[in-house]
Amino acid sequence: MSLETMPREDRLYRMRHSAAHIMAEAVLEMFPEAKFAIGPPIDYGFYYDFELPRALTPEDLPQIEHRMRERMTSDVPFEHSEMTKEEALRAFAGQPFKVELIQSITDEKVSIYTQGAFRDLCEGPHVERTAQVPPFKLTSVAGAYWRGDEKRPMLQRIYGALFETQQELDDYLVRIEEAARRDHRKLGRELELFTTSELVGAGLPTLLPKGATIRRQLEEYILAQERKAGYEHVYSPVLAKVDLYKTSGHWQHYRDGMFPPMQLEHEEMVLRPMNCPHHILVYQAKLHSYRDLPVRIAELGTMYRYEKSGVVGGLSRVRAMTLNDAHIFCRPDQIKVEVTSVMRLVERAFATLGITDYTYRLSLRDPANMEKYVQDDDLWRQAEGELRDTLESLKLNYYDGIGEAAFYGPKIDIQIRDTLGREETLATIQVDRHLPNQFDLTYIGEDGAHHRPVLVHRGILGTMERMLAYLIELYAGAFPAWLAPVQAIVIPIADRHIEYGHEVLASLRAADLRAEIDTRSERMNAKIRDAQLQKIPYMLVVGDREAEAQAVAVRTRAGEDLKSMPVFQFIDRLRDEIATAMEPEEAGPDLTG
RNA sequence: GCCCACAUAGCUCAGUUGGCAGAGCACACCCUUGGUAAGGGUGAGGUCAUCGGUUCAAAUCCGAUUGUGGGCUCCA
Repeated sequence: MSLETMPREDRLYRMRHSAAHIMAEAVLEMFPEAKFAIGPPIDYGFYYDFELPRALTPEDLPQIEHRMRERMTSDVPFEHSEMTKEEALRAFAGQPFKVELIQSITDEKVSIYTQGAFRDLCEGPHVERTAQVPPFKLTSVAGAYWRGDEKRPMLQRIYGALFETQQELDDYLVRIEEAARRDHRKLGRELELFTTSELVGAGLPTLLPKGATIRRQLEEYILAQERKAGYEHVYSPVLAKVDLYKTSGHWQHYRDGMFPPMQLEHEEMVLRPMNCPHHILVYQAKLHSYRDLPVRIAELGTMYRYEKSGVVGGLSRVRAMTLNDAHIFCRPDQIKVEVTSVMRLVERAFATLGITDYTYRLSLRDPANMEKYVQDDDLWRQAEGELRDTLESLKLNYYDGIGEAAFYGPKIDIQIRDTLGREETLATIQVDRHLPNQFDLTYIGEDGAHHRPVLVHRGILGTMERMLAYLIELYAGAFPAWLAPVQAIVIPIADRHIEYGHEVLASLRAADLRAEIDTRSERMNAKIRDAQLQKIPYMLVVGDREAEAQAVAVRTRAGEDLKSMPVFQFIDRLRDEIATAMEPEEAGPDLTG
């Protein structure tokens, strides 16, 4: 099949992969002593990993690009050939990464692609000639571990973007710039949502009043949803003796993610990395009958994780986080109904929040890394089956995430992407048959004997921090009225209208609306501009005419002029808008199946 | 934690080869009192992230630390 007639995805794959080879050739020419590793195509382009005698800087990229373009202009063919492993080992002597790859190949023959003087170990496929590689741009240099293993050498990775036409490439680069404009870290500063301080430390942002208002709205919303769904809310301490986490297994399996313990006189205390042990203690505070189950214990639980210094940033990856957490203690026959109702809660909450772009991941153990998980194959298989069953019976599209399980059990994770396309987990649902054993949890069955409950861990919104980060980017800071930190701002035209403006403000606040007034000695135009930049949903201009009529002139942040209306009418309208947004489809409370 | 880059006023950024610290916005005050995206003037504001080194002299050169960004690994 020729390049023109094959599917676009295949064509792009070949072009990106070929560009990676051409880049390797260019880099090898600049650094004859370079050791080259692998260079695959990726979503938007390609990369190649090298071990080089010196660190690359962004200034090196134009020169590499230039050399690549020369290769493309000279238009040599990509030629496929095969070698025996022995031949290949000789041909790539002096290239330790290639030698390692050749040794790991089980076939007798290995596949080779050659363009000009450059030869690479490669399965292909490629374009036919180097001139068939379309417009591209080298975008960044980065570090990457050989074979993704942090115990192996750190290589230098060069990333490139590549599309079929210059237009598509330009569009992509513009999209990246636009994404940067809605980055929650930038908007968080501009809209006064949160701040950070070197004196507090990395990964410990502080929510400013406006960011705190949004979070409070989210919290109040989800607490109400959970109450309707039969959850009971508790408060538990963020600190406990190490022994609690030895019992739960966190100390054995999750210690790297915990802050080091504090030595007290006769005991060691740690900040909790998860809330589950505390909620288990809530369950254990009394004896349970099979009639009581399921018991659903919920908390906006704050926890502390010692995230590596290189990974923290903004609100989406922090060291102190509050999870919209709950633990459901149920009989084995109730698992499917409970998991299903949690999934419904997630769908409802996400619909209310306007989140539509998410995927389901069934997070499983990594068979190559079994020491990371608690041992008990039967329990794992059972839990995996229960989660998979639920996904199948709800007819949801999902994919398996190998190695993504928690140490105590598999999960269903609800995955979103941030503005730069990086995947993150928000909601999570986990079936756990391990912790109930560790704490010897029981309920009294119909037969009067003790039985073991199953523990379902779940977070609907995920952590408040990450959800807030996601929503900032989703709405680019222009929150729907029910979430907006300031829902309406009163804009007096001249100083003599300030008094009436305060009357309007008082009415709005009395109606439980979040309103402010701009009394600066600025022109109305400037006040409107500033309100616009703050993305406040409604601007209420008050001048002589409005004061006379007990009215406000309403302008929306979209620039729409809703004309003058009585204050009470605006209040009704906004309250309606908020109520509708919080209950989008008036679905019944049919959450328990 | 690892690789690379970066750190100048609350914010966005200039600052040449080492030689007295700059602008715009925001803030305060004064003038202006206005009808849907920036009215004008004046002023205050900086231990150039921190610590150490080189130098007659460091925002500028070197090192460490802290923080920030991209990537890797890890993760809600």
